Amino acid sequence: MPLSDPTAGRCSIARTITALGDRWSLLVLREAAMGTTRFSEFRQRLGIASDVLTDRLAGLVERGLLERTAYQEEGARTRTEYRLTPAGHDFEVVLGALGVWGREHLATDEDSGVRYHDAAGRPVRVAFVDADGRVLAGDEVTVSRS
Amino acid sequence: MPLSDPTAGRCSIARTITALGDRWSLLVLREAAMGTTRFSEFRQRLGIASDVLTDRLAGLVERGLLERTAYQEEGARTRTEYRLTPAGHDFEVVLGALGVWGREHLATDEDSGVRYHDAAGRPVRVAFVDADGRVLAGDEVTVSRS
DNA sequence: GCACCTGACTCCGTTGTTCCAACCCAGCGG
DNA sequence: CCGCTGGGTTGGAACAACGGAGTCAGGTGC
Repeated sequence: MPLSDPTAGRCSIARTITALGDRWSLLVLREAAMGTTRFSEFRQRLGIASDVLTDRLAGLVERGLLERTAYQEEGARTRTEYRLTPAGHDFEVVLGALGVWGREHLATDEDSGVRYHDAAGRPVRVAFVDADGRVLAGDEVTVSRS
Repeated sequence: MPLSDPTAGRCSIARTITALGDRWSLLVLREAAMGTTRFSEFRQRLGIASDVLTDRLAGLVERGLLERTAYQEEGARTRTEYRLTPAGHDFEVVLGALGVWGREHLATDEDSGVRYHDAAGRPVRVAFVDADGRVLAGDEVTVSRS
């Protein structure tokens, strides 16, 4: 679980980063978005140390991005699964934005991995939109301290 | 500068997170997006240790998000300033998405801080859009390993 | 009923990172 | 030529991550 941060609380970006801006939380969420649900599956796919994974999953559950439930398959003992909550699904746009940016600006030979696409399989991008649903160009958006 | 990551290289999300997914890089970018340019200004606003700031700024310059230039004011010695490059500006949508998510899902008493808005001052949100510029609902987008 | 397996952890010693405070160095102003 | 300020570097203590071994509970095979 990330440490405390003097700048948190004031700003929603800082708060979000403080809450889950460590290397693993975001990757755990990416895996969850792709359908991974079990502890051992996260562990295997990410190569994360088990105590760290325990900690990150607990943090994400505590913050309401993941939901922890027990379930039981036919003739098996109960197991734990982790699923995205609605808040967790809302976070996918952040992951999508990270992915789009990386694909564009961090070139690499082999660009496989995950990809977001629409129902027809066409790639999507992530953009600022205004209240009317109009897509805004970069220079139409400004940021300020409120 | 973040450590090496076994999962990097394959996936653009993982690559981006590995490149700048630590607590400070993102906050430095947020400050830069709001117009902060000088070492001491970043240091003061963020409360970051100077050696870490040196390291993060160097990393962001190396990855092409910030540009480091010397400049000189009237009757003062030369100073260094850090400005967002076009790639850095492209990253703002990620910060915007983080901010919007945090404002919505990490409630806090005092929600000041930064805010993204359009030319008319109305708040904007961040969304997936398809190739035609149509805004997509959450369930219209799927993610898969390519 | 007992050894054995698997999933989901916890524990622990080692290896990084981050933090803090102190120090350095170049230029300008007096 | 002395002190001040901006932009750092250095060193050590505190903290977090890593990786592997150990734990525990419920099922299976025998």
